[in-house]
Amino acid sequence: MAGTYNHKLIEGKWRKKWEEKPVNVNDGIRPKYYCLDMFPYPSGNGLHVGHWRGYVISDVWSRYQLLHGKYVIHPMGWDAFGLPAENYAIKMGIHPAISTAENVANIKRQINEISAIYDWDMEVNTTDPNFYKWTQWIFVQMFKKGLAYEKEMPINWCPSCKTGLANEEVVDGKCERCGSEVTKKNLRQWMLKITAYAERLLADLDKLDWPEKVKKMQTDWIGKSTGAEVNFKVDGKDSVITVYTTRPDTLYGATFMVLAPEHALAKELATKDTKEAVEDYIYQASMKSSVDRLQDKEKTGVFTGSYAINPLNGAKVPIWLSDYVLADYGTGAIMCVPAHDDRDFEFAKKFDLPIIQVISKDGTEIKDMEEAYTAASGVMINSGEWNGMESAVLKKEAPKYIEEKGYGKATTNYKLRDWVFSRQRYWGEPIPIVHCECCGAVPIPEEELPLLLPEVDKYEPTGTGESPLAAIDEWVNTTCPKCGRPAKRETNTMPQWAGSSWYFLRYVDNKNDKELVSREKADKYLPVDMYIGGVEHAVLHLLYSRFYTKFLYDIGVVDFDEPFKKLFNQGMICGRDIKTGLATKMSKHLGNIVSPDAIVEEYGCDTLRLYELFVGPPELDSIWDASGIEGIYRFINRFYNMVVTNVNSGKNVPESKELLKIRHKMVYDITTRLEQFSLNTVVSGFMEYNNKLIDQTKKGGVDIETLKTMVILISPFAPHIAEELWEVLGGTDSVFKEKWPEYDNEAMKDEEKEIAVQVNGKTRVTIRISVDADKEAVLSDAKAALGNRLDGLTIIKEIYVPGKIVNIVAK
RNA sequence: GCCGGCGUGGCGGAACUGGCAGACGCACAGGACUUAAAAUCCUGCGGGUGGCGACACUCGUACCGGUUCGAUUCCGGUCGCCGGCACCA
Repeated sequence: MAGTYNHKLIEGKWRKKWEEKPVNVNDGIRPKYYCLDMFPYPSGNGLHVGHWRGYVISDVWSRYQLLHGKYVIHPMGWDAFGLPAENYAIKMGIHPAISTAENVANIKRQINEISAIYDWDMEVNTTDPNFYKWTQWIFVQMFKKGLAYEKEMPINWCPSCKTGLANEEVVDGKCERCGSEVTKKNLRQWMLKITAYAERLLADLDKLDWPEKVKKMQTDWIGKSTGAEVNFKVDGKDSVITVYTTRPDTLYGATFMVLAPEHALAKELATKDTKEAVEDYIYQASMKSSVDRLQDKEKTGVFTGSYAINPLNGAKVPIWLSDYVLADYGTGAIMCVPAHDDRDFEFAKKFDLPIIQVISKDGTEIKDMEEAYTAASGVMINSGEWNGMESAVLKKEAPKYIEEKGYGKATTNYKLRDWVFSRQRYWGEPIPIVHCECCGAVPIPEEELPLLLPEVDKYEPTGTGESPLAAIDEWVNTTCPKCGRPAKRETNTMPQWAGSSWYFLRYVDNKNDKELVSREKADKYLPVDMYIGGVEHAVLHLLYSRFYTKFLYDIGVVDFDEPFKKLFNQGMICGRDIKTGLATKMSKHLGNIVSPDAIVEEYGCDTLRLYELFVGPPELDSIWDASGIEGIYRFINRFYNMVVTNVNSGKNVPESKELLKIRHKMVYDITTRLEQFSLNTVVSGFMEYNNKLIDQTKKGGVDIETLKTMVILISPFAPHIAEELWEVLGGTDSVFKEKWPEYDNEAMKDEEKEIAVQVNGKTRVTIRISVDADKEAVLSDAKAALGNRLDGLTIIKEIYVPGKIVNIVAK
C-alpha cells in the first residue's frame, strides 16, 4: 500500500483541472473577500523560499475564505519601476523594460508553482503606461489641491545612486538601498504635503486591525507633541523670537535660548564683537553632513551677543546658536531649561550657563545638580505665581495661560515631514508638469496622460542633480498647455513608492481607461480585507498608501479612507552564513539563497506549502533547514495511505461515538488555530489527527464523513492532495465547493478525563474521573490512588479544580 | 540613551484565560521486514541518583527574588539577544 502517492501525477492532474474550471469565480452573489499580497519587485534573482512563505500564507487564508462561501479577490502584480533594473541597464545596456519583462515572466512561472488562486485577469504592472497614467493623474489632482508643490531645499542626497531620498529612505544616515553615506544637496524638489494628513493618519490608526507594533512605529514616526509657542522679544531690538516648547510649565526656569544655525535671525543677532565667531559657526554647521551632526557627541555652540526677554518675568537670557537645535522642527528656536532637560543641562554645563530648578520632588531645591531632573511630576518652585502647583497639572494649563496673557499660543507639532517626491533617475514615472516662464508650473491636461517615458541613449544619472531625461532636448522642449509659449518639461521622475501607494485599487478594474477605478467596482470590491507582507514596510509603504487613500477619499474617488482593514506581517526566512553558521538574510551575495524550484520538483507543491508553514510561527523569522521536508513528505504519504486504505477496505464503518468525538475535536482545533493564524500548529494538528486516524484504521476503520472532514480541513493547505482524496472519497465536484466544517461542543465532550493528582504542587499520580463527578468523589479517588504516600502527613487543604487537577496540601 | 519583543531538550518548536512542561516534527539509538540496502513499520529519546526490573526519587522553561495550594505563564530586579526610534525641545 505504501508508496502509491505520486505528487507529480496528482499535482499535474489538478492544476490542469483548475485551469479548465477555476474554483474561485465571481457569481455576483457571494460576498467578496479581498486578500492581498504585497506585490513583488521583479528581481532578476527570482523567488526564494522566503517569498514563498508569504504567498502560501495568503493563499491558505484565501482558500479558507473560499470555503466560507466568499468570492475571494486574490490578485498579483509587479512593482517594476526602480533602481536595480536601471542599474542593470547602465551595466549591460539593456532597456529596463526588457529586463523587467524577462524577470516578470520568470517570477510568474515560479509563483504559479505555488498553485495559489491568483486571478491573473487582474494583473497590474506599475511600468505599464495604462497603469502609470493613473499614477500621474493622482499627482495632477494633488497638484491642483496644493498638495504637490516645488521647493528649493537641502535634501538627502545619495552620491552613489545620484538621487535624492525621502527621510524614510535614510537609515542611520545611510542610503536604505546601497548603504552609502547620505549627504545634503540643495535642489529644487517636488514635495507631497503628507503633513496635511498627519492628524488623520495618527487618529485613524485606532480603526485598524493591525499589529500593535506597526501602529506604534507609525505613531512614533508621525511624532505628535503638544505644547506652546512663546514669543521672546530681543533686548534692544524690534525682533521677536518664537520658541516651541512642550514644557511651558518650566518657563520660569529658562536661563538661555538656542537657535538653529540656519535660523533666519541667526546672523543679525550677532554684535560687533561676536560677528566673526557667529558667521564662522554658521558656515561650519552648513558644511557638516547629517551623519557628522549625529555623530558629534560633544555639544558645540556660540553666543550671539544678544539677549531675549522672558515674557513671564522679564528675565534677560542670552541667545546662543547650536546645531543640536533642528531648523526644520518647531520654530527652529528653543528656550532652554537646563534644570529639567538633559540636552540643555549638558549645554549649560559646557558653557557655564545658569541653572534654575523650577520643579522639585518635595518642595526643596537640589544642591549642586549633577543631572537634569526630568521627572514629569513634582511641585513648582522659583516660579512666581505658579509656586506650589503640581507640575503635571500646570503642564496642561500653561499653554492656555500663555495664550490668554498674549505671550504666545498653544501649539501642536509633528515630526512627520513633507515627502520628497522627486528622483533624478530614469526608470520611474515622469512627473507630468511643464515649466513655463509666464505661467510657472503647469500640469499636463488629463486627456494627454499618460506622459510616456521617452527612450534615452544613456541611462546614467548625470550627477548634477538632473535626471537623464534632461539630456533629451526634443522631449524637454515643449509648449505650455496654458499659454502655448515655449516651455520645458519637468525631468525628475517619481519615487518607486508612487505606484505602490495605490496599486491595490487598480486590480479590481485594471482595464478601465476612463477612470482610475470605477466607483461602482470600488464600492463593491474594496477596500482590502487582509493584507499580507513583510514588516519592513511598516512605515514607508503603509504610511504612503494610507495617505493616498485618504486623498482619493477626499476627492471622491473611493468611499473609504483606510486601504487595509487587517494586516499580517510574516517573518523572514533566513539562510545560514556559510562561514559563520549564523542566521542571516538570504542573499545572492552570500550565496545562501534556497530556490523553491528543486524542492517542488522532488517533493511537490503540497509538501513545500506545508513545510513553509511548519518551520515556525508565521510572524517570526525562521531559519531554513531542508532536513525537515522529509518529515512533511512522510506525513503526506501516511495521510494518503490512511484515506485510501479506509476507502478500499469497503467496510463502510459507521460513525461511532469515539470517531465522532475525534472529528469534532479536530474541527475545533484546526479552526481555532487557523483563526489565530497559528499556522505552524495547524500543520502539527493535521499530523496529530492523522496519527489518531491511523490508530483507528488499525482498530477497525474510519467512517467516510470523518475522512471527508479532514480532507476539507487540509484543502487550503495542501490543495492538490485534498482534491485527489476528495475524488477518492466519491466527491464529484471540487472540494472547494464544500463548506468549512463546524464543530459541536456536545459531541466533543469527554465523559471521562485523566487528571493529575498533586501533593504540595507536585504531580504524584494520575486518575481517571468522570467529568461530572462531585468534589468528594474525586478527592476520595485521588487519596486512594495516592495510597501510602500520604502516610505520616497532616492534610491542611484539599483543592479540586473541576476537570483539571487535584492538589493536596499536607505537612 | 529611550520604547517594544524575546530567552523552553542535540535542533525547529508546543503548552487555550496560572493547572501532568517538552505536543508535532527533525536528528539519533534499538528492533521487525529483506539475501542485503533503501523505503516502510514498531519502540525509546531533558538531566541526575537508586534498582536486574516494570519503577521510585530528584533537579529542570536565561539568572535572582516575590505572589499563589500550584508559575514557562503574573509581579520586581539582573544578564543576554533581536527590532524600532535616536539631539523632534
